[in-house]
Amino acid sequence: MAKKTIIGSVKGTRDFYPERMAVRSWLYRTLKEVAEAFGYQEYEGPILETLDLYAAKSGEELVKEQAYVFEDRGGDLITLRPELTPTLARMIAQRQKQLHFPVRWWSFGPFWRYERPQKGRLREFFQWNVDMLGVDTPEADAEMMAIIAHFFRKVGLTPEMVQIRVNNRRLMDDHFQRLGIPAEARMAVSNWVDRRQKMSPADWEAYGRDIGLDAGQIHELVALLDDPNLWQESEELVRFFRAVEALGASEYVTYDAGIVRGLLYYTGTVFEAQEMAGEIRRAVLGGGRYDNLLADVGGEPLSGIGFAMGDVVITLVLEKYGLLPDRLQAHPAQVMVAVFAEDMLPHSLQLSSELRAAGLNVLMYPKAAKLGKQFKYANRLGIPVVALIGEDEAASHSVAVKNMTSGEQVVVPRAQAAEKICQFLA
RNA sequence: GUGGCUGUAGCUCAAUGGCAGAGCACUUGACUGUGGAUCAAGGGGUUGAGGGUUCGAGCCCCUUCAGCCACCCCA
Repeated sequence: MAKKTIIGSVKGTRDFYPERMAVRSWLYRTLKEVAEAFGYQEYEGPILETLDLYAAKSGEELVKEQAYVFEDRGGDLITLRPELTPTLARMIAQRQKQLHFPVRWWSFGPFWRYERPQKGRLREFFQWNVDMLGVDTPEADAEMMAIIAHFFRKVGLTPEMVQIRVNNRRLMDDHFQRLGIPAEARMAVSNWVDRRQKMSPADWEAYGRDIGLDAGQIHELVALLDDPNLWQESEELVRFFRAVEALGASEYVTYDAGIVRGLLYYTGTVFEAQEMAGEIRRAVLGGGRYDNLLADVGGEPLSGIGFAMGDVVITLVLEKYGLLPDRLQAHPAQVMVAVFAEDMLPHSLQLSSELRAAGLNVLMYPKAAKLGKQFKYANRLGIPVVALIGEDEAASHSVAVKNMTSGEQVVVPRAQAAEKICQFLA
């Protein structure tokens, strides 16, 4: 170990070295293309928000135990944003009178939650958010499926690898009411539904009785959860699936009465995407319809639908299937100008400038050194062409240009150097 | 917040309680105008940190920190 201890990074954060940054940038470019293909505009909010913004609606667990909360110098409680939707709601509410609805916006930025890091979960992560506000039709909900399907296809994820599971909270609430489950117990029941796959049947039933369900209610709820055609009772879901079909996204979407989602503010459609082999147990993305959020942050009532996808899990899934593109690590420099000797430095500086003026990405070796060392440097960095002005070239006003891929080297008049380099790059 | 596993060279990893090593990487040279291949030499370590047991600790014990994994929960 080094004698000096390097100061560590904050737990659960990542250092994006160039090779990792290349992956993040690729993901960003891909998301941008997908969102823009559907006419969505990019936006961003502040990283810091007041605790109040989340206190009402995001859910107790999220705010009390998972949010980064601290007091600023003025004594206000500040939160590192754990999600974007409340910020979006505020931004919309502030300009509600001047925006043209429906609004279609997307974003990709950092979020924090204070948890123990593990596979697929960190304390700082990036999230793609896509939302449409001002329409409350099932067809709008279906557009989210189309966006997600478009993204999956673009990165090579097939319906055999990932599926979006969809449910509707109104449908579930109607049944909860029919079964005599009081409104205040529905949150507990939703949590219970959510845990079904994670517990043994016996434990799960016992847990159900603990939250006040009787045997008859449990029996009926199990029948509901196992009914793949339950969606047909819901006019909303029937229209939703019809639209999903028309949008060509059906193969990625399935109905699942067990999907409830943890966030309090969802009121209608809810969904999450999962990796089908089950090796990556976390949701790839999740979202739903929120009818009351705008009013809750002080705006006029306005319905919205949206989803969020974290970079950590999607990267794991893409890695698993070998779908992260190669060649992401290509060095930006197309040509390196070597420095023959101390007194040749002006030639190298001028040549670099000339080549840049010709539109090339040029990296100059910053000082005179043994040529072997300089060529080795270019080779290690993967720079495809090296240009050099030695004494002979200086005398004849020419440039030696070497193709590092083929090994071919030619001497050309200085005015033709850029052209020759472009030939090598082609 | 609870539990398990792992910390040795830049990286991947060895080393019955008995001289801290290998491969790759790096530097230099063979090759005084040229990378990759080969050969040779070289630099690099408070074995995560602190304490304890022992004639002797990388190894055993305690504490602590970090990373990973699972639980909890999931935006």
